[in-house]
Amino acid sequence: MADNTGSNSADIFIAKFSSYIDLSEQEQEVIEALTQNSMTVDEGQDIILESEKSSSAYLLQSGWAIRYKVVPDGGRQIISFLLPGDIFGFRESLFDLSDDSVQALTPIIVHRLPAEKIAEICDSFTNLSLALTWARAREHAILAEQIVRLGRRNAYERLGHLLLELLHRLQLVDKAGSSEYYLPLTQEILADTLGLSIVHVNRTLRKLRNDKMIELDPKTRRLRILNKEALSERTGYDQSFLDQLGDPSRSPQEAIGSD
Amino acid sequence: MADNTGSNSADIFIAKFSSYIDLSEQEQEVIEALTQNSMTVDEGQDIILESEKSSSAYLLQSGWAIRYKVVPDGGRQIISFLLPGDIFGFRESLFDLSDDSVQALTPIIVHRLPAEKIAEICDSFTNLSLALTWARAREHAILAEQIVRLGRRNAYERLGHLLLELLHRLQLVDKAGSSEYYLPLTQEILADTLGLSIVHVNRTLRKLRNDKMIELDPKTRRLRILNKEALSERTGYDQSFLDQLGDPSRSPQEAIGSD
DNA sequence: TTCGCGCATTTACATAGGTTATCCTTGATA
DNA sequence: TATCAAGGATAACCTATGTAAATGCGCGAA
Repeated sequence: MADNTGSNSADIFIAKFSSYIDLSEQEQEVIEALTQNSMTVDEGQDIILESEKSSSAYLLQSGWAIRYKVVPDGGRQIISFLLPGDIFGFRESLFDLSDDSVQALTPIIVHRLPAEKIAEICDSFTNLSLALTWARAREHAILAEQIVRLGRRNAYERLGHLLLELLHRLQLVDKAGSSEYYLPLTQEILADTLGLSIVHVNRTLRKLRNDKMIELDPKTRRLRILNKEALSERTGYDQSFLDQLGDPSRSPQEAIGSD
Repeated sequence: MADNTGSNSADIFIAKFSSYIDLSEQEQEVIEALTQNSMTVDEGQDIILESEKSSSAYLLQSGWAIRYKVVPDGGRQIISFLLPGDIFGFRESLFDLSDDSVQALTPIIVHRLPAEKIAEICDSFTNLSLALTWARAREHAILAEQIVRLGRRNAYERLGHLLLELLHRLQLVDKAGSSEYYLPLTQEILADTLGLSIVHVNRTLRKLRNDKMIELDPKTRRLRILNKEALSERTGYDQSFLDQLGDPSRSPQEAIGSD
């Protein structure tokens, strides 16, 4: 299974961490070892069920997933999207407070990390431990952004803002063009993410299209953002928010050593 | 400054961590050492400014604070409340991605932890490092809950749900009676937290009062929840969500060793 | 004592967004 | 080829929540 051709499944994680943290040879090898055995999960399958304690964390190799909660009246709120290169479940693996579920939106490939393994690695490799901390901080920033979106923006801004964030995050892992990407989300999922009704998401998408902000082909699920500048301006999207979250153009030294 | 009378400023933190993690004598002493020099911050003062990099974390000894963001149009969204016993700023202290600000709502007392100190402690004391991880996980759960509140609940549910969460969190640090606590929040702050207008918060509070769900004396700022059961039911509040976040009644062994 | 300011309260009115229902397209399945 | 289900699009109507404006109350400053 292992290969040394220079492109293997560990690359995405190494690249992501390296944008902020200098990993030693040895640490990179650890990551490679961890990503040797992968499992696939089908679209629509739950990986972590609410209340079911999982004792593993997962590295998401490819595909999209959501973290969500169900509310008593049957509604669903999507907390965040998990994209290639993201890690999830380590919180739950340490404490039994997984109160949200994770579900694959597309077929996905993940690498499973047993809890003991994580603890072991954190003990032995400072930078990997730091990388984990960094991933958590990143996640926190994304959640905070989602709170602002829901609390202080209208439907148009929410949608535009989310689409920009996704573009940005996908670009960081090389899964998007300069203004275009594959968006495997139904309007229902957008609604459950943005706290809107399906109908209103539809209305709002139409408005975005009419305003020449986006093009979205429902067949191919290809989204193109026609005017990033205007859309960012219109939706209050702050480029710098995600730049901090691991822009590959920053040198690790600069990032770590600052202050 | 140190005292051994059995009640000192470290107690609140030790008690909080101990509900989930067994701290050694030595580790408790470290916490005590950390909480020896405190600083006070006045009501309305910012502790961490957006974009200003702070290289310290803080332990909140007493008083209330908010974590918030401002949106381009001048609005403010409160991300979360910081209550006695909470830790904040360690994320920002490690990476320069403090994109939200922290402000004291009441006069507060905090203990400052320089970044190096944190790193040093995490290296040397496994359980303290674990405690920190746990605090982060807790915070994450609270943010997720806030997202659900904003995304999938109406004004009445949002308010009731938040008031229950605050009761619950305050009880964990012994700052609330069985159904009553000091709530130093103006309606404007509630509005900025819940993504509502001030007027609507006012309307909704009235409704809660009329329904005999709460009593709130604007003079003393004393809030009493008259019927926890009914309010939890009505607002979809899940008792278990915060029970997991450090209920002192759980034995640490049970919590840690499970699985 | 009075002024002024922050905060709570209320009313009248405006609108963003929810609900319900129908129809269309497409693609999988029999 | 017919059927069915999922997702998208639209229209008519309804309501929760926002906006604007005015009023009152308490409290600290002069």
